Amino acid sequence: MTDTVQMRIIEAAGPIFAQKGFVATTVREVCAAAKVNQAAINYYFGSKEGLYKEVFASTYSSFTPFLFAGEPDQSRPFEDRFYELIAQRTKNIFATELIAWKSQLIFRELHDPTPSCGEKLQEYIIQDYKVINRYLDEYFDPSTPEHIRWKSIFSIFGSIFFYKKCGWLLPKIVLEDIRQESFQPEQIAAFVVQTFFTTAAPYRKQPTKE
Amino acid sequence: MTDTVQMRIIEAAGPIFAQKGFVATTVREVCAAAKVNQAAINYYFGSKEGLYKEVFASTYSSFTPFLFAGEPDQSRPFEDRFYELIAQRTKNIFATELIAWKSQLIFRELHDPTPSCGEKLQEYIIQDYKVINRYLDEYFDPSTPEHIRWKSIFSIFGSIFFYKKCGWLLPKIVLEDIRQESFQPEQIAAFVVQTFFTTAAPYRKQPTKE
DNA sequence: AGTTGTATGATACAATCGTTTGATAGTTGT
DNA sequence: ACAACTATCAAACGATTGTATCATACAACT
Repeated sequence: MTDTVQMRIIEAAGPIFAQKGFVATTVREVCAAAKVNQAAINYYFGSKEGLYKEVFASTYSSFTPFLFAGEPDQSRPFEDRFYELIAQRTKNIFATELIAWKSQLIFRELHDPTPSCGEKLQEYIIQDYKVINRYLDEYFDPSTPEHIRWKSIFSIFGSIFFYKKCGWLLPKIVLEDIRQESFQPEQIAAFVVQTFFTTAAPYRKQPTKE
Repeated sequence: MTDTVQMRIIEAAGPIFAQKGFVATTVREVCAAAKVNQAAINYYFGSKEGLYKEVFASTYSSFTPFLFAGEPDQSRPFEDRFYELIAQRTKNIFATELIAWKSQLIFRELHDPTPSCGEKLQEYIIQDYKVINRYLDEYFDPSTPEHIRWKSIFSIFGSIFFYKKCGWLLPKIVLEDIRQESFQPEQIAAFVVQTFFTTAAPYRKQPTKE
């Protein structure tokens, strides 16, 4: 079951689609990488686009679990829990291991949506962001304007996404040692979360006990 | 001079490259839009890639003036001046008029650099960011750690870039009227600049007189 | 007037794309 | 044992790509 031809094709296609995009990827290249015949893609997936849809679906579903699900552990400070969640996400996004191409593929679709998968991605993202927004009910005072809440959230993800997509020009901007020392995923997460709490402080639910 | 064939081709190619990307754009389409013969591109620019280089260069040079150049007007608060600069940039990036495709093309190259123009863009951006960084010497205390300065800057542009590239899924996340009311370029700029100053306050040069 | 150089035109080219074909094994069911 | 079905293969298909060719039209200069 784990080594069917379909699986071989999907696994071979993922990184290629991620690196080159849908248009620039050729079925011949994918078939060569998967070591299957040229006709296999059309045989199993109907078309190149059909393959792409399956690749994207399987990639997304295996990448971003809904980290915000489940009952929050109220015994620990909200700030700590929130940081951990964001740090986990950041590490996922910046993963350099075998799954690096996954976030690459998702970001590609996010920045340049395809007719095939744009809507599906939109559904996922919307659901995801609504969960995050609801999660923050624990922090924000009910009187907080909607747009403040959203902008605060977008500040976090905007920054993280920036490092992800524009990180390639960081080496020429920030000195090597500073980058090595202060621009690891955990520290980026720490900074954006701290920024979040600093900005959002006036809208906090229970005033700080000072 | 303004209506040479080269110019007609470049002006026709710009929006098409911006919308579809280099690979998906066909020379036939560009020639049809410019109302020139198919051979014109190779005749004047050598190749499709040669055309793209010229398009990108002319686009970038006409898009982002170095807003931070010139002597700062010390008579007004730094905060106000900085906001105006960022707001101006934001409005440029979100321009919906005839130049909308320009930022689209640049962002495309920024997120998915081409062998042809990636390096050139990198040079521009680096120069640009160094100017911004130096501009902030007026605000930051000299003891401020480098990485704090950079992360603060990246927070601003990360957020703005986020709205630019992921704005297409905003309508489904944020209610229409809130979006119309609070997510205009000026307000986005205001929020990110305020976030910047809130976070950077501890590193301010002359302590606030309170 | 005649030559030279440049600009534009229709068309052809080789390469590559996604997809289809038809043949050939291999497996399953009866 | 034979029929029916599935999977895989090499090869070819038509369409489209970027680019090259060659003829012609026009301008400039001698």
